[in-house]
Amino acid sequence: MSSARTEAADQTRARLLEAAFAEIHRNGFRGASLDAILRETGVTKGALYYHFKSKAELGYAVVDEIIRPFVEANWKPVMQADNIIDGAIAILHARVAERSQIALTLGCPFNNLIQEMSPVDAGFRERLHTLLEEWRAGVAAGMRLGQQRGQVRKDVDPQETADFIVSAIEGCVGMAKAASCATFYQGGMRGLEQYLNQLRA
Amino acid sequence: MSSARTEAADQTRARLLEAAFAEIHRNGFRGASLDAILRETGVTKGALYYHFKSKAELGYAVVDEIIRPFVEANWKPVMQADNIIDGAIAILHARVAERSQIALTLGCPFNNLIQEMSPVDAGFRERLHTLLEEWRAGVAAGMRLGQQRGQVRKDVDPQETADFIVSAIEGCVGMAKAASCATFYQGGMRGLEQYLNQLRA
DNA sequence: GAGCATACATACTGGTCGGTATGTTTCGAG
DNA sequence: CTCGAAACATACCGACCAGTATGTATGCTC
Repeated sequence: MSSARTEAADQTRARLLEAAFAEIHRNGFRGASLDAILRETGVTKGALYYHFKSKAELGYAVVDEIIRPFVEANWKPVMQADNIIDGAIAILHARVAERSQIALTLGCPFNNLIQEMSPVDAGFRERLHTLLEEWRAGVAAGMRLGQQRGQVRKDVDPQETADFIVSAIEGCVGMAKAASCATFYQGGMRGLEQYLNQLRA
Repeated sequence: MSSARTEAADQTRARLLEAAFAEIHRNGFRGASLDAILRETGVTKGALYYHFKSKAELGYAVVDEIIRPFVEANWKPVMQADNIIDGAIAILHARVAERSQIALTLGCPFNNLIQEMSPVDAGFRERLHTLLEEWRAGVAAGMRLGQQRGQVRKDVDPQETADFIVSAIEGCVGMAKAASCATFYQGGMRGLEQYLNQLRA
């Protein structure tokens, strides 16, 4: 199954994916240059088109294999927390702390792709839509769990609240790209924290 | 001052701006084709480059002369309301009601440009940043006014809350682009409404 | 009504893009 | 040891793009 041949091939594929992700993060999908990716990786065009049959397929693979785990890592851990609200706020703090200047100006790769590609490409739209649905369903499930445990107010609608939270998070990251400094981002995130606290039972 | 000549010139300039705005809204700035704009308007390339010295200058003019009034129209009226929270919620309802399917999939022109151009072009970044600063300053001023009038809780931070509200609005519109239907957008907006109500004194 | 700047119109360029056609190497199976 | 397919490598193509060089019509000024 796994020979020296296939291992090397898998590695070039992985390097292409990683470089494509970075290039797309910097320039958007349509602005991403295959030639730049090849320059970055030292891979040739023949190799790229052996692994991916088109630029779109490369982009889809980036969504499936890089962005999906990235998004899931940002909300699935919350479900493990003893108190849902505490868990959510902890993730928030972690995201604010770790977010570097460059990550702040480049924004969230998931949000970037939604804004750029959802209106113009069905393949992207479907994948990103699925990813978003899982996220908001996950948060909604967390809200219901919190209500069962008596940690969250019973009078809030779980789905509606989940939609709002997800939107607010991506909104904060997005607006931070316009404000070059982090104060706007941090302000929005503190506002979100205050909102989350107000959801407690 | 205003002759038949200059009037006609002003009109072609206005037509170019309007078509450029639509093309940018559909395809983003970098995806926008000058040739497509010329085809749409029937204007020739010579005329375009007479009125705008580059594609970037055309884009800046779209921001200054079309997007700026568009953004301001969405928050300045709130300041006139007797009750700030009521005014904000009224605008929210209006936006949800008027938002067509196409406007929903294409998203907010302001947010689109921030996401696409802020990281890569200083001219756009400065203009969009200024616009965002005015918006969030306006909302913060509204919050303070509400507090003075006894309509808004005194324990909330006006600036922080303003940042959160602005982010949440743009976040809702942005996420709606991924979900093809309006339910996500409406859910997020209802969550925002619930948040605004909870700010009342 | 001569002259001239304004307001266009046309044709073209260099460069980049995604994509392809056609080699060439290399490893592993038989 | 062979041979064949997997895994690349190279060279090239047509399309599109922003931008420019150059030409021209028009209407206001003097």
